[in-house]
Amino acid sequence: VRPVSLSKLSESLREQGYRLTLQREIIIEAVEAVHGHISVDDIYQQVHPRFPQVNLSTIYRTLELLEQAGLVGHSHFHDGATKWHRAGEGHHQHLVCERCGAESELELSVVAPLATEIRERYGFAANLGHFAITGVCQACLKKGERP
Amino acid sequence: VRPVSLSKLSESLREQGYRLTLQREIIIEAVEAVHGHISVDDIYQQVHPRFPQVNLSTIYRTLELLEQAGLVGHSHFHDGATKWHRAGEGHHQHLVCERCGAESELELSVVAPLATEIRERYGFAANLGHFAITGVCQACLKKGERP
DNA sequence: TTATGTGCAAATTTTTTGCAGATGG
DNA sequence: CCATCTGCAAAAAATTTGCACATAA
Repeated sequence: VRPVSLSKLSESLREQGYRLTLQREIIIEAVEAVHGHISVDDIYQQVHPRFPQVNLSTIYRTLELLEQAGLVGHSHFHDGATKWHRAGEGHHQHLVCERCGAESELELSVVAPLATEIRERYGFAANLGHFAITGVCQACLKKGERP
Repeated sequence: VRPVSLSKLSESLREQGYRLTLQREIIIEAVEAVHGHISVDDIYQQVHPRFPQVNLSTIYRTLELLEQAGLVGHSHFHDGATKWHRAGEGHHQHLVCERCGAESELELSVVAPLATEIRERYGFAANLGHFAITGVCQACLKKGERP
């Protein structure tokens, strides 16, 4: 059951000359639906009920393609897990708690000065968005005060 | 052939009640020797000639132990590779080029303000050192100007 | 002596790949 | 039609684990 109007990402895929398959649409939908980051396996779990024959390989291949097309990006979390997210303008950084796993958003304006500084000092174009910032959240810090 | 004076890391291990084995010393040496980050496999390659029977499992287990003891830490690189480095005071952040792999050091003072900002705004204790900062280095940026 | 650590081989987990058949444009 | 995609099954790469033997203290 194909949606009447394609998402912006899907349109963009086609504009770039890639074929628009049902699998790709479904995977794009899954990535668009998350508020934050999603793993390959999460996508698989989410997609499987609706489209049982969708294959893990296809998810890997599709994400790689979407990344090339500039539509999604991936990051590595504290434990090394690879997670995917929408790319582009609105891409916000995330703070992820190492202890409880809670994700919260970080305004880009907070990170931007560091990128600028690194650019000025070292001529290095830092890709700060590539990693979620890990650490310990407020709640867990409090719990930890008296261990 | 055991060195006459043990490294600080080795001493610290023993102080914490862990046993000091030849394997652990060798692995510690390998981590101390690098200026930057080192992968499990790099360690293996480096250690193997001198101590052929040293096992990969032991390296994994030792690094985990050393991390618990607060003597080393690990980071995830752009491609997801896990790399290890000395922990502690002098721990400097690294800039790693996504294109050519070049590593350069980043003064902690450059990063510190971001950690402070995140702490103040969100009460979140960011572990910024956990990841190498990836991006594109000056040399590669120049090459890329006319692709 | 004995709790701890190691080697080895096998199991897991995650990701990649070759290929024959399916399908979008 | 036919270049591109996909499913499948198998391979590769990275990491973990169980267990018998070795060893630091």
